[in-house]
Amino acid sequence: MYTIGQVSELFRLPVSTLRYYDKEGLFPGLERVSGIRKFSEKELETLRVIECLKKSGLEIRDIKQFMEWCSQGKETYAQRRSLFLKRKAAVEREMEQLAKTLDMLCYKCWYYEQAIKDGSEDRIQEMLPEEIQKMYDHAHE
Amino acid sequence: MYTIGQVSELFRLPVSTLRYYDKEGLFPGLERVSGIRKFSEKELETLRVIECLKKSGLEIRDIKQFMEWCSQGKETYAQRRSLFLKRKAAVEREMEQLAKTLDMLCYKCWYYEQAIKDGSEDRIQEMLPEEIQKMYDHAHE
DNA sequence: ATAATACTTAAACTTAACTTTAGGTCAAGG
DNA sequence: CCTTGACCTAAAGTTAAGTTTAAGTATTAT
Repeated sequence: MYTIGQVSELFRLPVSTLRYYDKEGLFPGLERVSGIRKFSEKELETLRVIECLKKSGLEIRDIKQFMEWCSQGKETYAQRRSLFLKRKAAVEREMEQLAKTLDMLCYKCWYYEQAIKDGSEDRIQEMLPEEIQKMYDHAHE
Repeated sequence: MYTIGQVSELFRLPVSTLRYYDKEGLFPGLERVSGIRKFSEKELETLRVIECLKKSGLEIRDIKQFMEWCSQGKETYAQRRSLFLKRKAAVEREMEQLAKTLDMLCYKCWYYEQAIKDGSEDRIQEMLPEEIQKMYDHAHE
């Protein structure tokens, strides 16, 4: 059993954030002893899931929905699986987006490298290697 | 030359967003003809850079700073290059984070797949394949 | 005993990035 | 002439995800 302060250290999250998550219903059935929250291993796994779903781009209210499904038992296995499949697809899309962003950034790094070497941007278009052009193009597909 | 409405269609951005960007100083030197904004190819490339830097996690005020550097000419090539190198590193870190998130999501997909097949979560720990365990572990490194 | 520390709450505040609203100008078409 | 549609502004409103504040309780250390 952990106090809110211990969980805060373990996850490097402000205590206020943990209280906010609790207030938003993200820890259904969280135990309390004379008003004080007691986090168990179950809540730590919940917190791992919260962080995962947040990074996948899910909003707090939808994470709450998921936690409600968890409280409802076996009936909701399919919904929960479906949610994770959707988040997986969303993260895959996001990674593709980021790969394009990365290509644009690489292009711009090359661009300023050249500008510094050359002392000016004027002749950059003329000496654009195919490989760099491809990065710029990929970034805007 | 493009009107704000045409740029809005080209980039699928609300007109209000383009006005907001302009108000925030993201189009320094944007031309106006009797009050009406005229976007040229230069502004379209600026917009591509804005979208790129935004996706890299940069805030509007820092994008504005970059645009100011662009207005200052050759003196700021090194700062601009340095910014793109930093954003590149940030996006690479973000992609590593997302790869871990993806592993957690894959683990959860497997988990609920099993729970559905088995009709219960009770025996899942016992039949966790090494490959799936690795995903969960990687997600929390 | 008293002071520090860790916990509690409700409610107000913050921030970023827009979005909406309310009012106005201007050119073209019926 | 007058309505429609695209443009303009300033200012207020929105939203999410916390954070801060102000007040209080409870346990522990000196």
